[in-house]
Amino acid sequence: MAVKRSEELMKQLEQEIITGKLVPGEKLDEKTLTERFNVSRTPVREALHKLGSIGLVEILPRRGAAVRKVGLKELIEMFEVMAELEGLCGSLAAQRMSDEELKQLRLCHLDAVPCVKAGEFDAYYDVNVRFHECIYRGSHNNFLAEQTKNLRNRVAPYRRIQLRTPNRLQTSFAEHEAILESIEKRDAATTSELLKAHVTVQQGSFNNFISSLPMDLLNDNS
Amino acid sequence: MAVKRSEELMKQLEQEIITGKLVPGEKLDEKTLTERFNVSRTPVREALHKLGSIGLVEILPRRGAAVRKVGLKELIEMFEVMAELEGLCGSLAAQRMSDEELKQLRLCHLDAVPCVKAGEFDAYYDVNVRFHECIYRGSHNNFLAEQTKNLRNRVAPYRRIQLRTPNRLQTSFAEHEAILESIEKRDAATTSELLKAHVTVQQGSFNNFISSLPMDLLNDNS
DNA sequence: TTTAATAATATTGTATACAAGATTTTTTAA
DNA sequence: TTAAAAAATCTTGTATACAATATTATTAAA
Repeated sequence: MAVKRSEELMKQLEQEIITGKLVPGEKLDEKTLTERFNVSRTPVREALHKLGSIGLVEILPRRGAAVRKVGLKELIEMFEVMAELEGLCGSLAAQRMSDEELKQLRLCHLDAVPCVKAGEFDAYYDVNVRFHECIYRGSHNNFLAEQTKNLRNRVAPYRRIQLRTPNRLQTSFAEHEAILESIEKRDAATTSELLKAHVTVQQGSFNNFISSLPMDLLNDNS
Repeated sequence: MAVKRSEELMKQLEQEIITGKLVPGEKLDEKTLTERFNVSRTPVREALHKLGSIGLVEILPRRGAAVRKVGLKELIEMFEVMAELEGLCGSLAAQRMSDEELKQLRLCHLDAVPCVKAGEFDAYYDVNVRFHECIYRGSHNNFLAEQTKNLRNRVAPYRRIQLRTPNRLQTSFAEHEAILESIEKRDAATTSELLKAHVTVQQGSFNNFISSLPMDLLNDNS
């Protein structure tokens, strides 16, 4: 028992929520989880409460836990914040990334080429995450990097769908190219703007994203 | 037992950390807390873990919990993010606040006058918090408002000291006046810049803040 | 048959018990 | 007297037991 059971459990559940194996709204009752993971209720509860305060799980007092359903209003709000944080990451990365880090970023970008060519959505999704996390780290602000990653994870259950819309792969890849170039030019302001637009809410593509969301993943109060 | 004991406890401890009654580094062992609040270890642990994932408490596996000590590097990083979020709040508030909300904000600003005149640091601190939270709400982005408030709380244990430096009260008040005016003018860009500067790290006053921090509140690894 | 009230069941919140890993104290040897 | 090893103590992590609240099922009345 070197590592805590509750910690393992929490990571496992977190991953399943982020990747969409557990869908928003799905009930997470303690009994089922104790049986599934062969542990007592104590570590299960600990894990659920932790996920609760991260915002991935909703805890209804005396009524159990469920994968958090985010309302449309809140989802838009989250993207608004996300855009700003990604923009800041980009701005700082343009100013602070080392040449070595820049090389890594370009390599990562190149990894996406075969996925785009073959139209492999899931593979591209993963490369995309790596590309962005590279920029987060490039900000040389670890706290910012963590915050941005957390927020990205929180919207992840709703985002995976976004890339599946036609042409979105090509568009995303082209935007990455532009972002990469502006970082290489050390142009902080442009990088920030490009990243905001890349993530953002104002773009026409966001409306497509909104309308493509399955209604049952969303909370009603919005 | 209408409301959960663990919830009460968590709020109480959170407040004591934010207000500085519990100082960074202070050990929070379960036994002491169970005796103090007359509850069993279960709700105590739940509260501590929740505070852990908010970032106010550090949980060392099998070695107990303590009020989180933030390193100097991390503190600067947090202010960097804080400035950006406050700036975004301001920008959105300038665009979205209703006339009624604006009136509230000005009233709040006026509440600070007697505190500044009398040099009442603690009273000003509270009005200051209200002023900023008014702007958070004015962004009409509830998620952003919460995130910003959380971050403000996280740095709060280190911030209360900041206002005690000479002239800081007057300077802060004057900056608030400028911020208020630019919101009234609906000038989003200026409001954002003013707020960033108000919070920020780049200003000369921040260096004074840094040097005035008691070393024992800070983590060593920085 | 439908609805309302009550009883039975299930699930969550808290307390306590036990197990395993840290910490401290004591003992022993250099 | 100091340092290292071993034992005792303390603290945390997990399991289980009990209490309180929700949910579901059953029964009775309209």
